[in-house]
Amino acid sequence: MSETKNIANREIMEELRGADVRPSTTRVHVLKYLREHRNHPTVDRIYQNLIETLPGLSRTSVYNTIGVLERAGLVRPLSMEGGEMRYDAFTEDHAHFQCERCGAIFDVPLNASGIAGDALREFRVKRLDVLFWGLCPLCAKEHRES
Amino acid sequence: MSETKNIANREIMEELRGADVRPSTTRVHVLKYLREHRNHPTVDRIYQNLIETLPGLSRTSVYNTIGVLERAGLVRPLSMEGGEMRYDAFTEDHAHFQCERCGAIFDVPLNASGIAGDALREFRVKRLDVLFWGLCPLCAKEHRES
DNA sequence: TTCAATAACTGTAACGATTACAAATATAAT
DNA sequence: ATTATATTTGTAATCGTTACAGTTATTGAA
Repeated sequence: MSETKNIANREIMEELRGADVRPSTTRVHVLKYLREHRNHPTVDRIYQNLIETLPGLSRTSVYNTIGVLERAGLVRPLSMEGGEMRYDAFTEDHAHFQCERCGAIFDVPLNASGIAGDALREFRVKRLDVLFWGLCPLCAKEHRES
Repeated sequence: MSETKNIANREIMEELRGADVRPSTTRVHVLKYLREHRNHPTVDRIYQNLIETLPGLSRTSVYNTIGVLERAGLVRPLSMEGGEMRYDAFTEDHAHFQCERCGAIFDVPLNASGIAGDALREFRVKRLDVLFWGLCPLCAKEHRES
C-alpha cells in the first residue's frame, strides 16, 4: 500500500468516525470507493471492484455497509430507470442525467429554488431528486447520423 | 354498465387509436383505471383492481399493457423509493412528493425552467423526473406531537 | 490478559417485482 | 373460411435485495 493510500484511508476513517460510524475495513473500502469513483455505482459494481482487494467479501456485507452509510447521511441513494439503485457519496445538491442509449450518468448542477412554488409550504422536505433522461451529447450525435 | 362508463370507454378507445394502439379490452381497462385514479399505482395495484371486473386477467398482461402504453407515450413511469415502479397517465409537467412515513404520493406543480442552467445545452432531454421526499403535512404534524 | 458482551461479517435461503417464453385465444386480412 | 398476426395467459426463470442463523472480530470491564 502506498503512502497516499494510507493517508486517504485515514481521512475516510475520520469521516466515518465523524458520523459516528465505526471504521471497519469494509466500511472504509466502500466509502473510499465511492469517494474515488464518482460513477454512481450499483452495489454489485462496488462488490465486483472490492472483491479484488478484499477476498472473502460478501455481497450482503456491501448491502449492509451501504445501509449504514446511508443512515449516517454519508451516501445518498438514487433510484434509476429500471428500478436499480445506485449510490452517490457526494451529498451537496446536484441533479443527474442518465443517457437512455449508453446508460451513463452525468452530474448536473442544480438550482432548485422555487421549482415547486409554495406548494410544499406545509411539507417537510428532506430530499430532492432531479433526474433528466434522454441522449447525452455523444449519443445524440450518433443518433442523428444514423 | 352505466351510460357514462360507456362514453368513457369510447373516449379511452379514441385515445388509444390516436396513439396507434389497438384498443383491446385489457388496454382500455388499464388506461381507464389510470385516468380515473390519479394515485400513481403499482402494476399490482392495477391488477388487483381490474381482476374484479376482468376475471382471468393475468399480471403479465398488465405488465405488457403498461409497456405498450409507455412506449406509446400515454403513460409515464415513476421509479420511487425502494425501486418500485409506479405509473402515471397524466403526462403534463409536474413533480411528485412522497411521504416517508405514510408512503402517499402527491402531485406537485413544477416550474423547471433554468433549474440546470445551461449545463444540458448539448444534451437531448426527453424527460424530467422531480421527486421530493420527506413528511407530508399530516405526518409532519403527528411527528412533532410524538 | 482474559472473558463476556456487542458489533460486524458471511453464506445461504427467501422474497418480491419483473421478464422470458411457449401455448392458447382472439382479431384482422385475404 | 382460412391463414397470418396480435394479444393474452400461466408458468418458470431472473434479478436485486433482504432475512436470518452461524461465525468472526472488536470492545470494555474485571
